[in-house]
Amino acid sequence: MGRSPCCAEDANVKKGPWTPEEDQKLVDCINKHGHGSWRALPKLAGLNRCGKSCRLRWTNYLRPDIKRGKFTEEEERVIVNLHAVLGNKWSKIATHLPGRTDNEIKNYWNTQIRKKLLNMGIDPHTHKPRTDLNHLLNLSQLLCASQLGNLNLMNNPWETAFKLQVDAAQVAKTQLLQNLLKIISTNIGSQNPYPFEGLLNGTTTLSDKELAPIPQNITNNAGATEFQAMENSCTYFEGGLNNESKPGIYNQSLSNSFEQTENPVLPELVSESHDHTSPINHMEKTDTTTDSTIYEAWEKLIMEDDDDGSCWKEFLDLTSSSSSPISW
DNA sequence: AACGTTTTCAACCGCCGCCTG
DNA sequence: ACAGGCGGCGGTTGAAAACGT
Repeated sequence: MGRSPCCAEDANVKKGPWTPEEDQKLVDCINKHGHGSWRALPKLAGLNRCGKSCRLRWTNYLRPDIKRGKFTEEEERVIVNLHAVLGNKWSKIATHLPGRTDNEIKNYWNTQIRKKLLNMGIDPHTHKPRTDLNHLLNLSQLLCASQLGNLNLMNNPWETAFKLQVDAAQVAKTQLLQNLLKIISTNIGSQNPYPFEGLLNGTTTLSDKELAPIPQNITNNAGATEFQAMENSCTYFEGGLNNESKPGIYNQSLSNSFEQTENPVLPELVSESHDHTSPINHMEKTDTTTDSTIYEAWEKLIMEDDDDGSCWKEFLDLTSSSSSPISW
């Protein structure tokens, strides 16, 4: 159509931050006349602004019903859940959050929630686990697919939407698995016979583009240590995200769950405490690892709340059938 | 205290869809 | 059916504030 911008015809129209005087004029005018026509309003109010600018100022700032201040955890939850269903439809999301504007929600998403989701290893666009670990791409997708079901077969968009809102604990597990696989694959390359060591003792964080090489001279943990680490991971995820799990809904505020992690990509998998009072770090290392112990811990983690656990079991069977120590 | 860097958020830009003549 | 006007929306920008060194 080639329509010209609303203010193009008037180069003298003011732009930039609004002054208190302008605000007052706008409020007075709308209180007096309403805003039947935004295009006509500036002249009526005596403002050297375009109608669009007036509308924006009113809807995003001056409207009397605007709620100011920090977003609550409940609001944050609502935004995440609605975004999983609606995508970047900020105005639609805003209709579910009284007093919040689409602009405010959009800003909050871009500056806060997006980062948190990325930290959790969740793609903010798809709300699915990130699959940018190229060498694990196929497996990750398989796992996601097994959790999500076959979305392509669903015709009902709401059903699809609910499926997309994967239970966060499942997402977290996938991430945990990805992280473990990343370490394994990295250490296969370095011929490290104890690929889980760094993960378990906290020396390896998964934010590293190249995971730090694990010293060969570290003797390995006893089985109890690995299990402790797994339990920590488990508590971390389940306590953080899966309480009273209602399928498809993030139950826990993101601000509580992963904020303190230093990992820009994935959640940390070990206890926050890295001091020497930590039972993990403090435990005497006497035994060489048996991979079966690791798998046992995994089995416990996986079977605890997996309904049928079939996809995990298949994975375990696959990995357990590998010779020991790990050799892929 | 000064400076550089990062984060936040108000405001703008341009496109889209609805409505009207 | 079509063109133009308008409001609304989402993406982006840049100044200000906050933070770190």
